[in-house]
Formats: sequence, C-alpha cells, structure tokens
Amino acid sequence: MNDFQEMVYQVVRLIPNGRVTSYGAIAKYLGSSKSSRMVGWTMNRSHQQEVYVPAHRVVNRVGLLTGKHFFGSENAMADLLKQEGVIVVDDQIQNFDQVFWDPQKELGDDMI
DNA sequence: AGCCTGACCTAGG
DNA sequence: TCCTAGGCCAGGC
Repeated sequence: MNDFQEMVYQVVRLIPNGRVTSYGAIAKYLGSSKSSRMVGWTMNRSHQQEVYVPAHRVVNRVGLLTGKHFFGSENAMADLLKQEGVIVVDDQIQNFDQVFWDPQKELGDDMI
C-alpha cells in the first residue's frame, strides 16, 4: 500500500457523518489535483480495507453517486447516505453545496 | 512491451 | 453552453 492510497483513506475517514466530499477535492487536498482519477481507483479497493472507510461519502463533483455499483445492492450507497440525513434523489445528492465537505477548507493544509 | 480502461476534473474552443 | 482533449497511473489482457 503506497502513501497516496493511505492518505486517501485517512481523509475519507475524517468526513463527518452526514457530509460528503468529491474525488477531486481529496486529490487537491493531497497536493495532486490532477489525480482525481486515482482517488476513484483507490476507493475501489476501500472495501477490502480492514479499517472501515466510509466510501459512500465520496461522490463526484456535482453530487452524483457514480460509485454505487461497487456497493452490495443497487441502492446501498444511497441508503447509507439517507441514514445519515443526506437527501438523495435519482442518485443525485440534494442541496449538495450545503452537504459538501471540503477537506482543504475544514482541515487546512497542515496534513500534507 | 503496448493498448485499453476506469468510483474524475479542468481548460480551451 | 456543449464538446473535446489531456493529465493521472494501476491493472488486465
């Protein structure tokens, strides 16, 4: 497991209950804004991690649940979010700007 | 060894 | 505003 992937999991674990962030925001926070695709790839392996990673709190930049197929059932990801109070309609998070959690803004740059 | 494919995003036309 | 190309890089074939 390389450092980048480890960092990704660290940040995802810091996402508060009922909030979400995007692949690009994580990539940017880790100092490589162009590696958002790698974040997505890394999230694919997140289910195999021994320590829990709330992968359902990571969506794409417009609030669409693009990773839902990697959860058990068709609505597993949306259900997890709904349990946390996030409103999801047709795989689209409602009030996305209010629910969005920006690591750069919330945590600062001191983690890098 | 290439070629292709992604849970993505931004810039430029 | 919509569309395209490019950057990223691990893994499958």
